[in-house]
Amino acid sequence: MSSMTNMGDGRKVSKSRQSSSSDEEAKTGGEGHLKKGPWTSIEDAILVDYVTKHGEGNWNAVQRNSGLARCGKSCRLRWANHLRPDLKKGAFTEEEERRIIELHAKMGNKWARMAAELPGRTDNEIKNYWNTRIKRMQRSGLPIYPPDICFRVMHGNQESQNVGRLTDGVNQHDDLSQTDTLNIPELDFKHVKIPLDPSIFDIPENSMFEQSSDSSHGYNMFPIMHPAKRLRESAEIMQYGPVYEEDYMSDEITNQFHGNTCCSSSSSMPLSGGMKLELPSLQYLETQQGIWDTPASPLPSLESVDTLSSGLLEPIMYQPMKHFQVQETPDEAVKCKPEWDESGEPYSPLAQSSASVLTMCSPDGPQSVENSDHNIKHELGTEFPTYCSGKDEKNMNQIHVTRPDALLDLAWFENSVVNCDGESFRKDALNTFFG
DNA sequence: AAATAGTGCAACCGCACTCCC
DNA sequence: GGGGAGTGCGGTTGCACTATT
Repeated sequence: MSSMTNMGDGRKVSKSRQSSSSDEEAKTGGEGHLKKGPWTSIEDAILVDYVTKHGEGNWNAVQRNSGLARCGKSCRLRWANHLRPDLKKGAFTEEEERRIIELHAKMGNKWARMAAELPGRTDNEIKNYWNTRIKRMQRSGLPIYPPDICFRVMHGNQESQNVGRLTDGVNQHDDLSQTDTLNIPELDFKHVKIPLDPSIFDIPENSMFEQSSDSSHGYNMFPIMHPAKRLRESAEIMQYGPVYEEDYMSDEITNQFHGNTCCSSSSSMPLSGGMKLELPSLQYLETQQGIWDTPASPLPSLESVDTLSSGLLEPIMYQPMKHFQVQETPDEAVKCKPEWDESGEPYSPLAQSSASVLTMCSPDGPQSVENSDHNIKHELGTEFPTYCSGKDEKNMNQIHVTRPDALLDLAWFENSVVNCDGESFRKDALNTFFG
């Protein structure tokens, strides 16, 4: 049977490690001498023969019954990734690539689930592709998610919800119970930037607003492309935030908040160091969000913690959207409103959120709404020539009002916007902050 | 031509979950 | 209910190949 051993990865197998493995070594030399490393064609043949006769599963029995000197795990992996007859070979097609991007926007690093959506492709393959792609995009300074993919995710959310329900029903339906049992880390207020006039507590501003030393929580929300260029001042970023902010926030508050929001990227921290490039953005903020949200308000049915750990922005994005909706004019509320299916699960604005995040992460940084849109489209024109169409122009403008930081801003200001003047504003803000 | 850096990918590892006894 | 085996999954590693200097 043809396998990667005989195809793309022949280079590996044919080299030193492979050549050192004699055919005899394909057979076990004893229970305690399980072979590692690249598979030989002999081993492949043995495994294929065994699976053909006995079927998949019970992988440990393969080693016992076939004499193959491989652990069951290794056999399963080899079969699943290379020997399965229904595997597609070769590079991903453009459509598959699009699908992967779309699925990742929906699912995060759920490679197996993604693989289930891509017949003939393996989780490992998809994972490798994604990691490679991330690196490539990072080098190129391009957004990880093309905006139109994000919009497709959003507009196709009905489908995605169905998919999610089919493939991850537990997560989907345990939301509330999990919410109840979420282990909210104890807050360390030393690391919380309070977007208020520090005089309220008579606490020196520089301590109150001191940049968190653990800034990873901040910049992790952005898929860094060029660390040195990635993000500018948070306040600068925020200038492209919701247009409403100027309606509701005093300059002072706005500046403080935008400059210090715990959700935003650090304004001064270098965006360097290792990070996971899978929109990990608000993973940490999932808990911090409790700070900004009114504790008494019921949490929306967040995705499971597992999902959050997957790097998926979605679950934490739609709560701010819910708040966001309140402030909208009816028309806009319709546009931005988190939709709910029959089971009460909100649609996620992830698409916009992702696009927004990525917009802000363009190497040139935000210039203006128009410019950033243009930049994205321009860049995507090279990387995703077919992704952006004129019909998305309108949508793309929405990106900027739904950026995650902006959304969190708005979430935090949910109660504040009602009374945005002076003391009442501050009191409300404090109440919101401290519960 | 040789050395070095960068890239892609197969395979491994550890953890978690499910199933069965 | 508890423990072990089997399995699945995601992250990481190691190395062959390729590009660049």
